[in-house]
Amino acid sequence: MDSLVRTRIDEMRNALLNQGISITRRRDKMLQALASDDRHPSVNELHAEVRRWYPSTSLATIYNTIELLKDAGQILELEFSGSANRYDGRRPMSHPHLICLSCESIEDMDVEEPESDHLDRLSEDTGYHLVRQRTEYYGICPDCQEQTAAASD
Amino acid sequence: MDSLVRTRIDEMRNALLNQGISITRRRDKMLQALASDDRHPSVNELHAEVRRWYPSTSLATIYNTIELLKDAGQILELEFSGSANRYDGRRPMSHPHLICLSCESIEDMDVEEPESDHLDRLSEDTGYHLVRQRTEYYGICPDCQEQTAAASD
DNA sequence: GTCAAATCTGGAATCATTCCAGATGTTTAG
DNA sequence: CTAAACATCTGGAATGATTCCAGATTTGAC
Repeated sequence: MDSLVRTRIDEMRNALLNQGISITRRRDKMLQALASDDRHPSVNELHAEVRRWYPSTSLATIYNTIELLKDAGQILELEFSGSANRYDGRRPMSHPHLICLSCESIEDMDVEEPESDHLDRLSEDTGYHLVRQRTEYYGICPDCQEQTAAASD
Repeated sequence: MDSLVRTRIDEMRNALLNQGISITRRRDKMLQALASDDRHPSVNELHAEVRRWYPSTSLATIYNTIELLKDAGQILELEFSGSANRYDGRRPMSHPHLICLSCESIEDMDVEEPESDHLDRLSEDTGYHLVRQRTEYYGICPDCQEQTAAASD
């Protein structure tokens, strides 16, 4: 297993432990799934993954663990009204995403880290006490563009 | 009525007419509500407003009209999974918003217009064919900060 | 006025998420 | 080891926004 993944799992484990939350087997599997899957899985996908190991796992447990991770600041939730939320457990700090309107894939966007005081400066400017941001770009991903091109041959 | 509001209503009307969609009385009220309300109303709020004039209006009509406006590129939809979507009919092009986590108010953020080729350049960089973006900042608005301060006196 | 097309209504269906009561599993104190 | 106390988990019901649909109403062309 990728050592970055391992490091990330440890971060999540420790963050939960620090809040007095124990790492059960299901929770552990879920952390593994979140740390290793960069496709920004939905609750259903996480459920399916954890079920491979513990088939009796209920959906409620997945929602539950998501809640714990959110409280611990260890997961980024991408909300959508029409379809299920998607989760980023690999990089829990706000960062921009590329979202394909056709296949609904979500990719992290590589950008230089924002200055760490970015939100602080904006808070000054706006009078808000800002705590996080959300930036997403919507379009058609390269794969889907190819498929469209191929289909029209 | 503010002349900017009037102009905006005309823009929306014309955009719909250009698509062969007629402006019924309910639709017209809804355009007025969208153009004059800068609080980013939800479907329920729009419904309530239109009902003041046409009490028999059903929710489905509001959803319907939203769909027409989206297709015509005349409304910005801000999606949330936990609560109802919110709409910006005053500035239909992507622009950043300030969202209060406490009172759920949404404000337009004043920023210099992005260069018009911003999405084009990002499309080049990423290989996506990008069509829109979403930028939101979450925090506590000045009003809610005051209330918290007052409550703790 | 008549007819055809567009619009609208009200209620049912869908689906993600939340809630809850009871069952199961884990830990602690003795 | 055992029992009580507590945390976790399950399965199903409740919720709420949105979509769907069939039938009723309205509109526009003639």
